[in-house]
Order: sequence, then C-alpha cells, then structure tokens
Amino acid sequence: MQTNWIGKSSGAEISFGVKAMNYGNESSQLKAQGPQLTVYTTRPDTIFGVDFMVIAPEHELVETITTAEQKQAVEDYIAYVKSRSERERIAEKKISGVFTGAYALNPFDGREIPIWISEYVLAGYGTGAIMAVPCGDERDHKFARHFNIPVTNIIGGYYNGEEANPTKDAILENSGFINGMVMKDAIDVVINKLEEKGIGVRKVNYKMRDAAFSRQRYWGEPFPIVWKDGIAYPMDESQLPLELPHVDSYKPGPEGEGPLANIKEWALIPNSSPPAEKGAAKVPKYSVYAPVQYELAKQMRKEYTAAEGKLWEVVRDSKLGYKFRRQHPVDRYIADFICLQEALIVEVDGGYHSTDEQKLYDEERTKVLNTIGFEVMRVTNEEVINHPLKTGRKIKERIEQKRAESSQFTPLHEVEKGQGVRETNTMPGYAGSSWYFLRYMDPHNDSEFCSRKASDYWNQVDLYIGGTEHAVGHLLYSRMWTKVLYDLGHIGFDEPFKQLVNQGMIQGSSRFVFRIHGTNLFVSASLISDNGTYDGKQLDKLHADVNMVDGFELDTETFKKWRNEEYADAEFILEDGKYICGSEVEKMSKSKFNTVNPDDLVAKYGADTFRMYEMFLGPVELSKPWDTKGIEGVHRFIRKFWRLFADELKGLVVMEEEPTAAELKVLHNAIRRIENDTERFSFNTAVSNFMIATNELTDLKCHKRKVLEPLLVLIVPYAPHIAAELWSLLGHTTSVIDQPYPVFEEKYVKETSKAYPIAINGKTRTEITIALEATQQQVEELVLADDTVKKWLEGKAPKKIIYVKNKMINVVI
RNA sequence: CCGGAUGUGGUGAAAUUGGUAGACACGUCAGACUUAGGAUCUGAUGCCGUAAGGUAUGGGGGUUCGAGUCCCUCCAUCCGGACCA
Repeated sequence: MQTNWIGKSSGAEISFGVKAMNYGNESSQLKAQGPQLTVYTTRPDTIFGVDFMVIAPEHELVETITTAEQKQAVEDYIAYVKSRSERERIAEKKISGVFTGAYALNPFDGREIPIWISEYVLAGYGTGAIMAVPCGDERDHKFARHFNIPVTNIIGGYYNGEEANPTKDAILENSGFINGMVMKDAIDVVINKLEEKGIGVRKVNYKMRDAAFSRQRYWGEPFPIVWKDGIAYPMDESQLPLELPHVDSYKPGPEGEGPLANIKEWALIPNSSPPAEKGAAKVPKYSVYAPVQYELAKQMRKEYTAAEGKLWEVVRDSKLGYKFRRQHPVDRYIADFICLQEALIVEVDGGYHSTDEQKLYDEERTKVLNTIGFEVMRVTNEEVINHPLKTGRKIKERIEQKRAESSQFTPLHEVEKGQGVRETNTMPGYAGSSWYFLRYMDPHNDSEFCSRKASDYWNQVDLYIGGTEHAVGHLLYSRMWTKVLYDLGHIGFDEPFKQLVNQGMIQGSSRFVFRIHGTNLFVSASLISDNGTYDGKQLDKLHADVNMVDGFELDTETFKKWRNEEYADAEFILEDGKYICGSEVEKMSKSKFNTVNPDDLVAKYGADTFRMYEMFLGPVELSKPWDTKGIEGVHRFIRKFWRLFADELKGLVVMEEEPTAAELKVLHNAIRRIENDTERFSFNTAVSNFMIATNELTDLKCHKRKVLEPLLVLIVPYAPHIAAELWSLLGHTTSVIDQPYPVFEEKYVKETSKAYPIAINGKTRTEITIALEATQQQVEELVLADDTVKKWLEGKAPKKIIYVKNKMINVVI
C-alpha cells in the first residue's frame, strides 16, 4: 500500500549525444558538437527499441536544439501548452507534441533518434526527458502511431503491432549486443556497459508525496519558529514547549494565514532587533508548494501573454501602491498576479476559459484560494488590453474595499517595526501522530521524549487499527521516525507496529435537493426524469443537511432557515404533499452535510449500546453507511442482559446455587466463541454470541452467580459501563477490569451424539441423531433403515455412503 | 488506466479446515398481556407452491460424493493511486 507513496524506482540515467547540426538558436555554442540529453529509464534493456525521444516543454534544451525550420512550430506548441491549465494537462489524455528537428544518437549503435516535445513528459519527474520505446510502453506507442513514427520491434512475437507490451520476459531481438537475452537479465548487462563506457549511471529515483510539512490550520503543533526580517529563527530550547494558544475563532487570519495569526498577543513578539523590511516576514508563509511548481512558475514568468504583459506594466514596482508578484505559486496553483500583503489574487482570463469544464475548474480553484484566505479577482483579456490603466484602478479599488472590510483586524505586517512574528502555520496531522505512541510509554519524562528503559519495556505497539488513509499517511511517517530513532539508538526496534488492521469507514448517507437551474424552485426527486432534467430544464443537485430530512422527506421549513436563510425564498414542487430527497452513499464529511452527531444517540441509548452497535454493524474492515435502524436490537439485548442480574421491582436476583450442566454448557460455549471472535477481530459475531448466551440463559431462567460473573468479565471490553455497574451491584468493591479472563473448559461442552444431516446426492433431506463414536457400518445401517432415505432410494441400493464424523452423511445414488 | 477490496433475504449480516446456506439482529405479519403501547413476551418470515416438492449466495463455466467457500472467465460497486518513464 505504501509503495505508491514512496515511489521508489530503480533504473539508469543515460546520456544521449545530440547530433551536431545547424540549430535555430544562433547564439548556441553547440554547433560543432551537440549537447547531451539525459534521460531516466527503468528499462535500459529496451535501449535498442528507442524510436524517438520526448522532452518536456519546459526542458532547458528546448531552445538550444530546435532547428530553424521547426522553430515556429515549437513556439506555437509551447504557447498551446501554456494556455492549458495544470489540471487539463493532467486530466486529458489528448496526444500532442511537436518535432524539434534535432536528433539524438543511440550510444550503442549510433542510430539517429528524432527528439520530440510533448506535454505528457513532466518537467518535474526524473530528468524531464524520456527515451520512448513504443513497442514496450503504451503511451509511447500511442504517440508513435499518432505521429506516424516507425516502431522498432525488439520483442518479437510479444509485440502484435497493435498494442505495446510492457513485458520483461521477452527474448530480445534487433538489439545489438544483447540480442537473444531475456529482458530481465539484460537490464543489468546494459547498465554495466553504460557505466563502463561512461555514458550512464545506475540510479534509484524517488517521488515525494505530501512533502510540505505545514498546514494553514489551527489543529496542529505550532512551529517553534520566529520570523525576523524574512528569516526563520528556531526558538531557544529553554522556551519550549511552545503551546497552541486558545482561539475563539477558527477562521483564517486577516491575510489568509492560519487562524493563529488572529491572536496578536501570541503571534507578535516584542523585540529590539533591527527593523524588518515591511512585509518581509510574511513572504515565506505562502511558500508551501512543491519545487516542481516553483520551476513551472519561473518558466511561466518568461512566457507571458500579451494581456499579462500589459497588466504587469501597470502593477509592477508597486505602481498601484501595493507590491504585486506575477506567476506566483500558491498552494497547488500558480496565481497570475498576487498581492501578498493584501491577500488578493488577480487572474487574467484568456480566451481558453470558455468551456464548462474549465469554468468548473476555475470555480474550484477560486474556492480553494478563498479557503486559505485569498480573495480572487478576475479580469478579462479584452479589458486588460483595451483599458490597462482602468483595470489597474479597478484592482486598486478592490484592495481598498477589502482593507475597509477587514479594518477590525490589525494585519501582522503593520505592526511596529522590529518585532518578531511567530510562524502561524501549524504542523500537519502526521507530525505528532508519527511518534506519540513512544511518548505514551513515558509521558512524564521531562528530559527526553521517552527513556530507553521505558521503550524497551513496552516495546512495539501490538496492534494498530486505522483506516486506509492512515495506512499511507500516518503509518508511513511513523515507520520513518521509528527507523530514524532506531538508527540513532534511542529505541530498540525499527518497526513501530506489530500488526495492522484497516478498519472500514462509516460512510454518510447524503441527501440531495434539486433546484431548477437559475431559479429558486426545488423539484421533488421522483418527479425528475431519467436524464436528470425536469420538464426539459437543467437541475442543480445540492446537498441538503441530513438532519433536516426524515428518511427521504425534507422538512421544507427548516430548509428555508438553513444556512442563515440562504434558501429563504425557496419554493417547492411536491409529490403527495411531500418533498422527497435524492440519496447517495458518500464519505461522511461536513461539506456534504451528511454528518450525524453520536452525542444524540449516546444520550438516548448510552455509550455501551452505541459502542456495541458499531461493532455489531459488520466486519471492522468493511465500510458501510451509517444507519441507526438496528440500534434498538442492541439496546434490547443490553436490557435483557441486565435482567439476568436484576429485576426492575425486585432488584438483584442473583442466586448462589450451583449451575446445571446445561447452564455451564451455555457459559463455556460463550467463552470459547467470544474469546475466539475477539482474537480475530470479529466483533460483530462476538456481539451476536453474547446475544445467544443471554437468550439461552433467559430461557433456562438462570440467574446464578457462577455463570453470570464470568459472563460479566467477558463483556467488559464490549460494554464496559454496564459491566462495571453490575459488578458493583454484585457486591464487589474491586474493579471488574482486574478480574482474570474466564478459562474455557472442554468438558462442559462435550457432546455424545450429533443430529446428522442426511443428504441424498448432496441435497439435505432429513436428519438422524447418531452417537459420535458410531462406525461407518453402524451408520450405514441406521441410514438405510430411515424412512425418508428409503423413499429416495426407491428400493435401489446406494452407490456409496459418505460419512464424515461430526459433520454430515451423504448417500450417493 | 493500474492496484486492493466487496457482491449472500425487504435490511445489516453469519457460515474456523469444502460438509444442514441465511446464525444473531432490524423490519414485516399474526397473537398474548394491556385504558394505552414507540414497553414486554410468544410464534411465523429467502423466493415459487395448498402441499409434495422445486429453486436460491452478482452472471457463465469447471473440479468434487458434496462449492457461498477452490479454479477459469465476465459483470457491478466501493476504496486507494495515477501523464512516475
């Protein structure tokens, strides 16, 4: 599960010479001898199958190697790539590319290989260039077909001419010195040869995910960092720990920082050091982005559109009175223009923002940027080009309006000069969760995180139960820190957890309302036609809060008052006087308004019922939508269990008599099954075994202490509150938690006979009770004497009688 | 597209090694006790059929005396990942 995240791949980096020729770029000094093009590949064994090379549009060699004839085509292509948003590039599978006019040389046979540019190669991964082997790689193959590049087959019959085959088992053909070798084995041979010739090196590549160790949120450990003059200083150890202060509001700070920025007393540190440049301390706060993005932004800064160029002239050098940057990475996006001090982003809409999909993307982008505190303003290409100065004034007006609105806050950058400013971002969830289990072993230690003595005693965590997201995020980092601490000798184990169980998610059951697009009219679900329209009109599908829906029926009055009366003017098209909602099972999430508050259920049924009901829903590792339908059953069980001990009127009814064989059998069956279920995390069947035992004891009218006390100990992990309560009701003064676990004894559940199912040709027809120690012959006699069996035999003799002791009997006719 | 998981009644589900499919609950129906019942208790309840019986674990095929379980294949849903060279 974690391999995708660590993204380790091993292969080789290979340098290809580029054929010397007359390049379009006259200033190139590489006319005599071509430059080197370095690629990364996991499959060096396919080197003789390289039919073309592809470099990323942002690749540094693009300008250098493009020939004069291809110059225009390449420029057009790069302009096209630039015009596409990051997301389009990732989402669309469109094949596009352009030939540079240059050729690389195969280091082994000198074959000339055309070099292409295509957006399917990413600047940020590997070297930003690949060697394309169409017969072995599907993307390369599609590219080759699209541009009619001849395909060299190096894998013989494994390649059918239609589809690439990424096999490693083929025997190589058309492959020079590795002809006849199996591909797997050739990988090493080629790498060795490359290294020998000095044109390549063995290399392991990693991709990093979630590398940014910072969040603009409240909940997280604060960084012990103080910014001064734009430089981060770690706090002195004597001032640690830095504690998360109380906040009244979790809203973003005045400039879109984390909520901590709202607490001036905490964030600002009086200081007499030299005055910081205005705003300097804030700049790095927005620098939470991947290096790839930084590179991309740099590139984009060089290749701006006409409108962007004009607007830059208007806003650059604080001409508007505010400092603007252009093509600046923010979160996962790159903003066209940004004024960090005022948290305003100005986007220039090119002509390509016209389709619905692009609009959706823009909306989402705006939403994300808003969430982290930026206001997004859009201007069109036309207005910038026709009225650049007017656009500038418009931007300035917007800023001033924004300042007026937020004047109740003192923006951090306006504080007295010379003050330090705390980092207001906090650490991500996995920061603390990566090692807290170690701290738990020694929580009061104030000289180190955990003494070696304590960690040696407690050792690894026996069992880790978590969801699948945790398995990648949290587990990955706890494993890393554990390994680091082990290498440093602070702990004696290098894996944090002995066993992992992935529990499923409790999903939400969302409810939807359907609004006719552009109106306040809401249509009840079953009136909507199959193609998702009503009366031919488009509908907006909106989440409605599940708490104002009874089953599927919407409480329309509550709905009108919902979200500060956002839908106060709503009108409804009902069916049978009701508004029926649509429903879907989704992840439970506040944004989907499908969360339910367990407090209400706990108040109604108690925590034990709630706990057991969650267990009873099904296997832990499965996800299922939250549904309270069955909770009554569990609650009834708990009351029934209670009645074994006490009567509403008579109080305690426990008797001291010796239990009967039947009662002991119930108890010991329960011990065996529940112990077994608990050990294999089959909590749902354990709960049902408690129910079975309780039902059986109720039927036996058993209220005997010697049966009930062990049962109480069994139930402690499942219903701890009532277990403790009943334990004390039984007159004990010690805790039930300290009781030894009941021991199963075979002798109480031993049977002497069994009611065997009798099957004729595999189909069960009747049942005969036979002693367990019966022999094959005795069984056959008994079975053949049975009326039902005789009826099915119709006087014939059976071919065979299969007798499996303690299981079943099958008569084959 | 890749990887992982899951498909069983009206519903949540059970079925240690291939051996009585649907335990335990919810729901529904009938009944008891009740002024009442959203309390408690009893019984019934996969589907078709009066019954005998037939049929049934996503679809199709196979192995076996016997398959929810093992094998092949197709389909659906969910989760995770994804231009990763």
